Amino acid sequence: MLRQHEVAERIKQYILQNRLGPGDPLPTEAELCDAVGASRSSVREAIKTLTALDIVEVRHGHGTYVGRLSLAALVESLTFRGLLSRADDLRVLSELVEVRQTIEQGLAGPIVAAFDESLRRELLDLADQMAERAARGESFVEQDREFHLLLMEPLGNELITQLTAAFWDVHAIVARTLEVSPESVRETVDAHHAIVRAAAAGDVAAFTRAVEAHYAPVKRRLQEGRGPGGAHA
Amino acid sequence: MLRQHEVAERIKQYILQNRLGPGDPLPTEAELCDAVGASRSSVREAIKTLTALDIVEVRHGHGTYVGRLSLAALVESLTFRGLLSRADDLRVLSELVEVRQTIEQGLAGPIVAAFDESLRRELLDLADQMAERAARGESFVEQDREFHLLLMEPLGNELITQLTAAFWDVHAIVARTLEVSPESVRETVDAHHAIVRAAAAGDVAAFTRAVEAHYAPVKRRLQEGRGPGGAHA
DNA sequence: CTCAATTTGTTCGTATGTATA
DNA sequence: GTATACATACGAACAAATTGA
Repeated sequence: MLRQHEVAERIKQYILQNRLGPGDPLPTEAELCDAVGASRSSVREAIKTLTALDIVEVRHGHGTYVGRLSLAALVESLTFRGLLSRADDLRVLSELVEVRQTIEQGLAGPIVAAFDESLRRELLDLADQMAERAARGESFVEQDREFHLLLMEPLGNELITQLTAAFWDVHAIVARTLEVSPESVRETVDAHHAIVRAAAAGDVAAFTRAVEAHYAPVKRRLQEGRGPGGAHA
Repeated sequence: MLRQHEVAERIKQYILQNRLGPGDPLPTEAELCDAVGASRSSVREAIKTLTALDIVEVRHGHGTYVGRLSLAALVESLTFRGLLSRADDLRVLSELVEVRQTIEQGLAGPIVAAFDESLRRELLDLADQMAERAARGESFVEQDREFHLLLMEPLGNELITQLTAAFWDVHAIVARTLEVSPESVRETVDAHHAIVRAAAAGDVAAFTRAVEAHYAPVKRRLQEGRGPGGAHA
């Protein structure tokens, strides 16, 4: 009998020892059973574990492959935590906002340094779109996500980009039912413009202030406790 | 037939709707089968997925419970990514160091503001221990981990503390076989003392510089590519 | 201490859904 | 359309761990 943990570990070892990368095919379930000496059920459960971590990826009727090694697990995990604390307080969301702000402010220098004209145009375009959509009372979540990701991409640090995406996703899901005032929306849109302006001007201090202004409305809203629209489901 | 994802989703919903928290007991596997109308195998696989995310926790012969909702999944996932890229280059580790530095520098202000005498003593004690152990050629990983965690704790942001721990853990595992020169070790130990001094003096700029100096040796080592001791296993 | 009850861990056999050739 | 390969799902039986009588 093999402990469950052991099976998953052996599959990971198989990937490492064979120098496999994302998308590479893994042996079939039957072959894996043979290789690690466990039953199908055990192997399947181990695969389930690795799938949750995006270490392996399964395509029904096709085969199992090495996964993309994304931060999907972090999103799942953090999101659930957020939803669980959602009813009582908004602490997790509050902490998450703090983390997002810290990262963007902490990278103010490198971001401003890597800023160029084409990025400026793209971000300005997004900020303008946000303003337009906000004026029409429409949501601008897509533009917001793209904005914050584009800000990070020039740094060439994939982990930072993925963490930014992950935190944004968690934030979006957990805060989904949170109501925001029209003033807050305008404030947020303005902050995006201010961020672009500061970066284009090469003004790190102004950039930091703009990021602070960007998160200020959300932080105010979170400190109010759960007001209207704060109910879950 | 129920899609695999559906079963996990229903268990999550069960936890949310019943307002359960970490440690609370879940129905037995048999009861869950009844509740979600799936076979035991399917339920077990769903539980496996949720276990990987630390949303549920299983104790053999005892029962299944709501998990601690830790960032264990992030550690697992990132660690594997690091080990996978380990053979070729050290890019993941390099990016990770950048993230750690960014967070600590980004929080320089709040950290210095929340700094007090008792924390100063604790950190100084740890830094002294590191110096002693380094002088004897011993490892000081425990002290290093504690140092970086203690630095964050006064902020009262659990997520930041857990992220710090997670990133530290990944770093420690992925960089395990990386050799460091004696000069680098001394430099690192000195940096810890400098961090304490800067924080105690309330000097944010000095704190930021000290953090930079702390990560400088590692970053140098990583830019050298894989030198002696860089081989895996 | 031993026994029995409960619960999770592991295995096997079988049937079904899905994709490729 | 058929055949093949593969993952998905189910159910039953037995093993192992924990608890309490």
